[in-house]
Amino acid sequence: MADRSHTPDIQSRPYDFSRARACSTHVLGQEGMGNASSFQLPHGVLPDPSLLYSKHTYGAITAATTQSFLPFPPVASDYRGSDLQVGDFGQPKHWFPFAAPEYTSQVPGVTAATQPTNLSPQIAETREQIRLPEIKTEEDNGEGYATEMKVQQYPTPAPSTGMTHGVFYPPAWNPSFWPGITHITPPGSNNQNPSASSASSPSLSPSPPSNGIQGNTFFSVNSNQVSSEPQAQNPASNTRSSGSSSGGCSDSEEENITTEELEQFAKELKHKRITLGFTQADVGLALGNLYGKMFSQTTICRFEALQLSFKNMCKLKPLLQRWLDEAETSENPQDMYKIERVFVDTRKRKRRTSLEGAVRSALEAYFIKCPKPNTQEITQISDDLGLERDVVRVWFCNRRQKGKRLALPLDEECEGHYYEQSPSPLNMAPSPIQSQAYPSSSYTGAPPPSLYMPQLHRPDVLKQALHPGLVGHLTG
DNA sequence: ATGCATGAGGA
DNA sequence: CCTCATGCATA
Repeated sequence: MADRSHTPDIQSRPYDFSRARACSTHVLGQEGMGNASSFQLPHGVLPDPSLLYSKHTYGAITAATTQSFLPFPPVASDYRGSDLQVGDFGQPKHWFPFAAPEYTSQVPGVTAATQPTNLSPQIAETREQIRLPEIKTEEDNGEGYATEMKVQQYPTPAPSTGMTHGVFYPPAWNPSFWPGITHITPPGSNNQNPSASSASSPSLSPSPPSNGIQGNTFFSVNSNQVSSEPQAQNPASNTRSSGSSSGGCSDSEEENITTEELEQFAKELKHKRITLGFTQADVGLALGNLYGKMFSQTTICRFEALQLSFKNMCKLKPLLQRWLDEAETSENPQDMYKIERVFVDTRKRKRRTSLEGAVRSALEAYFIKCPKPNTQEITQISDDLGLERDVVRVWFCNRRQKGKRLALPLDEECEGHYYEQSPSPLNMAPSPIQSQAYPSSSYTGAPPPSLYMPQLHRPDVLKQALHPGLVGHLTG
């Protein structure tokens, strides 16, 4: 059976790439109307799209187990002088280089989580099971910026990975994003992995039988820095010829990655990861282990959900591929995690602002009018909405980015154009331009991919949702 | 899973 | 200022 055609796996793609033509009726709301008690859409609009494709698949296992924390701060005699402020402990989630077994017991639900012996006293990292109680300080420093201790990843020490950041991607990533991938990969045909013997040995399970808890693993101290540069980001051929190859890509291969391959891989990754009992966060850590560059749960999540740019996906794939291979082969998958380096960084981070539903809707509305407001416009908008200018600016940036990431082929008719900057404030004259991210080229027979502009396509609806004052701007 | 934020690099 | 990769914090 073609697994991907009808599997419920769509979960991760709220806005399926395969152009579900739900244009007019399509989902509205994810952010716009969530909680807006102050307004509501007149007609039966679909709520959060994500609810439509809920997490059935692996949800059960994955969900909760993401972020991990460690309650002991002070031991920070570690790497790089301690910036760690004992008192600052109030911060949410962070990893610390040291784990104290004793604390394990204070883990809320996981009390019994036994720490197997392989837990190195000093560097062992306890994950999951230990978390900070509830200390959230976000509110506390209500004034704005909160002091934050964060784990930071350091650039690969080893000369190996030539990839520091997104410095070298294949130049062109033109084809439409995840264009309505029409092809359907046959279930069996996806064995790009030589080691595809998933769960080859029973002992692979990362979580020791001792506790029924998955993902409770530890970090061993293997200092061997894997130095391999699998990610030869060969700019040249980033072909996404569809339907093409099947096997080829061994990890150290070039990235002739096709959309399908990525999709397929993402799926495989997720599946196997779960099978092996790893959380997304684990994988991110493991990558740090393998390549010296770790990634957050967020990134892994987005990878699996194909929510990264194609380029980005291509860049990460080899790494993940490799991790997967390791994980499947390794006798002690838990050895795969290890915190390479952790250090606290006392920096101020702006408190995350939470926009109200109505405000979001308003922003959406503005966005539709003008996805790329100029300085003036931003000022005006921020003014109207009573938001910080920067908040507005960032919102637009993120919105655009999101639009690209999820560029869905929503549908041709309701296509959203990508506007250039408008000459006059809020009176935008739309000038459709092709977003670099979704060139319509490779998508034969397909209409130009439209910008991801899900929730508010109806001005009229918007007006009702907006404050009177805003409507003025929107309407002219 | 996703919203808001940061920072690098590029005009 | 923007885009892009990425992450913290949170729903």
